[in-house]
Amino acid sequence: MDAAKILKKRGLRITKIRVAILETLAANLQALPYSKLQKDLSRFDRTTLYRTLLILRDKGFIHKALEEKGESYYALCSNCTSSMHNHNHVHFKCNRCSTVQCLHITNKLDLSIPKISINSIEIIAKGTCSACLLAD
Amino acid sequence: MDAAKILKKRGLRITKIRVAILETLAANLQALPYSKLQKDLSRFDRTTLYRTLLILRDKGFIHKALEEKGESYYALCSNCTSSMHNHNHVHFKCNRCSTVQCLHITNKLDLSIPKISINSIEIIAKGTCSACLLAD
DNA sequence: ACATAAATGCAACAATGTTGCATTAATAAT
DNA sequence: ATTATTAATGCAACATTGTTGCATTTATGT
Ligand SMILES: [Mn+2]
Ligand SMILES: [Mn+2]
Ligand SMILES: [Zn+2]
Ligand SMILES: [Zn+2]
Repeated sequence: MDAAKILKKRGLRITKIRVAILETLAANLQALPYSKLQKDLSRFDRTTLYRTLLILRDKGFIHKALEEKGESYYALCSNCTSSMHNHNHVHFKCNRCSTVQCLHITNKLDLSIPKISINSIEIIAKGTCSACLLAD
Repeated sequence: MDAAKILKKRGLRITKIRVAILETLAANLQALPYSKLQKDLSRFDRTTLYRTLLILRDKGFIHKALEEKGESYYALCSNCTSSMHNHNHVHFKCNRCSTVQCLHITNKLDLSIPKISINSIEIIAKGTCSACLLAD
């Protein structure tokens, strides 16, 4: 994963923190909680982290997989662009180890409610992850 | 809605803030953001609000309908008890006016993913509410 | 009315969100 | 390669929410 190349290709300046965030997320299979990013990237000012996460989100590089108990979990996007955001896959949180992962299962759920117009549907599954199941 | 009676029936002490929270939530069709509760109930210390929300949640009187952008939305439970919590209905957020509501549609979605064990599924729909649709 | 357990208010601190502004860094132009 | 331009960064500052300990007050059973 060449974060610099990807940034350039999509018209963003290559900066240290952008490369670092993308590489940190790419190095993990799971979505990472903000607090973990904060710790791992503490060499950068936290305001910069904050603003960079906003930009990378806006530009379709990353998305918030889950927000729970005041903790936000971030993951790389697979197919988003600045103009097209598409996160209609399932998010899973393990109740044991608190890891969060994107399950790349297309969310085909289609709700229809009288009088309201639904644009997007988010599905969050909770349970026990494979690692925790093995550790039983 | 007699909050005091309900509290007593379920073995909780009747205190001002408990009654106030339950009545505030009952007076609204929507889930209320924490900030709104905070404002409406500012006659109480915010620590007490914090702890009371925890207790009412734990005892099955209220639930967190949604947590987004650092704002938690609370709503009354319909059928929960201290020992049985059941919030498997759909939550809806209007992208225009930011209101959140519980859609009492039983969530019959049933996901099955190899190697992980799913205990609960949460569905969050976003779009435009009826009020905002009318205001077009 | 009193005893007792529970709830409250207040102080204190941590974490995260958020903005303004001066400085620095990344890229484009020369 | 140097310079100009624009964007990104770091720092200060403040707001909101979460969280705990502890002394005081309140709700309830006797
Ligand atoms: Mn995801
Ligand atoms: Mn609900
Ligand atoms: Zn796990
Ligand atoms: Zn609306």
